[in-house]
Amino acid sequence: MISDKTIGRLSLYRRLLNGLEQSGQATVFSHEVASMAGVTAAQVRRDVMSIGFSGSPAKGYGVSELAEAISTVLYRGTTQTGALIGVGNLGRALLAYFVGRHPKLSIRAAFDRDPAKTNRVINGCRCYPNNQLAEVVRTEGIQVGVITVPAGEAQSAANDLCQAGILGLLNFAPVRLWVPAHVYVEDLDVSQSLERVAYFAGQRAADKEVTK
Amino acid sequence: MISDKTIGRLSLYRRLLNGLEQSGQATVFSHEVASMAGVTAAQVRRDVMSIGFSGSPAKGYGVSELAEAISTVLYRGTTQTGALIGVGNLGRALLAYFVGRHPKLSIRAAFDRDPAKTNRVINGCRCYPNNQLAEVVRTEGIQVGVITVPAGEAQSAANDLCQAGILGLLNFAPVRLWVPAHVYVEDLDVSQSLERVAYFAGQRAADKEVTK
DNA sequence: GCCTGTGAAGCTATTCACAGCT
DNA sequence: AGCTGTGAATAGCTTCACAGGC
Repeated sequence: MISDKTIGRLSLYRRLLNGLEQSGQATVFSHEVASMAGVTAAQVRRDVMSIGFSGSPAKGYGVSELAEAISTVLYRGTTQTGALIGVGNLGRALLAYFVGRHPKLSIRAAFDRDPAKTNRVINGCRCYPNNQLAEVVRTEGIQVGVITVPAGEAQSAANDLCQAGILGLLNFAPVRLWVPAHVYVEDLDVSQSLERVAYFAGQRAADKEVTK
Repeated sequence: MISDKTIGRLSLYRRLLNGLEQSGQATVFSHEVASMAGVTAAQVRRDVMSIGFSGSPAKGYGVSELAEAISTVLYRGTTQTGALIGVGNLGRALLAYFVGRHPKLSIRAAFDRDPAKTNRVINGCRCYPNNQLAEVVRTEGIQVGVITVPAGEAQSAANDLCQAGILGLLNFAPVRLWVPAHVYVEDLDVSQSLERVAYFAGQRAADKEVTK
């Protein structure tokens, strides 16, 4: 019912609101959030509307109330749990970034097929060998998988995770994953983003030449 | 003229075509590319049309010809150069991922303000102190910046890069950057993606409960 | 028969614009 | 006066569907 784009923006708003909360601001107008998030005020109001939250024309939105309302939608009152597979450079970077930082979204386990990396704690996260995946996913009740293995192993990692009962995947490998229809997949393709930036940067450079 | 979404897909098609080339396949139909890329065949044909390339109804598209045509659009015949700022976990992961891998898109320099990380080669990339940024960007003719510093330093890093004359930014920090209008910015917000996956995974789980 | 190229239709997402409130 | 909430309009993107070709 709520679109993926809206969910993404709500996640961003929530982080921004947490910042405002920290700084002691009690209420906020749609155009203030909009400017921080880089979207229009109308967009913010629509997104807020989509979760059934209301502000007041006089005061705007209550900062903590709105943050709380977004949290309720995003996490449904429970803490979501995740696992990461592939403890290479990127995997470790993500563990360092996430572990312990997010109260409602916790990476509970990491997996790797390299025995040198398993059975110890890396960046605050317990690391298991791949063959314990199904068991750990079940006992920890993990719903989300983060795939940071090389491209050639990604499909097999996805298979294992889906088999284990995972319902959502965040995939950093530059390959299309084939998964059961009930599993949600989001691809985060860094090469693609970088190539896009290079293209539009080059375009700007070409425009400059022309305008000269 | 070509939309950012189309550019992203073209980048993906090019990688897929390179794979086919490797395996010796000479021609390919739109529906084959579509299935590999996870889009519709009509979408592929539109995207190909947007760069003015043509296939034949009998044989489909020439694999290397199409790959070449996409490269020409994306890189304009020159090699695009980039610099990365922030040699932490994530920065190193990206250096390991990109350096030397991509013939037309080369990360030429990394920057960090920590003296322990500078004036040496990290994952194949020369690492300079921040105060040499302007000079190196100029001498290497760098057009694209990749920001992997902590959120609090991102705006200042962006300022330095824009000042130095960069035209495109790939930003991993979860903050909105304010840059001159002629600079293209793409944000890659990992938290946002993960929260989105968690949301839709949770949704699927809830659906299951209901259908039970 | 099965493909490409493409006008036209259909969808989705965003923005406009204004009524209603304080 | 300046805000929110929202129907209506717009813009942008994707898919349909079919003419034309081998």
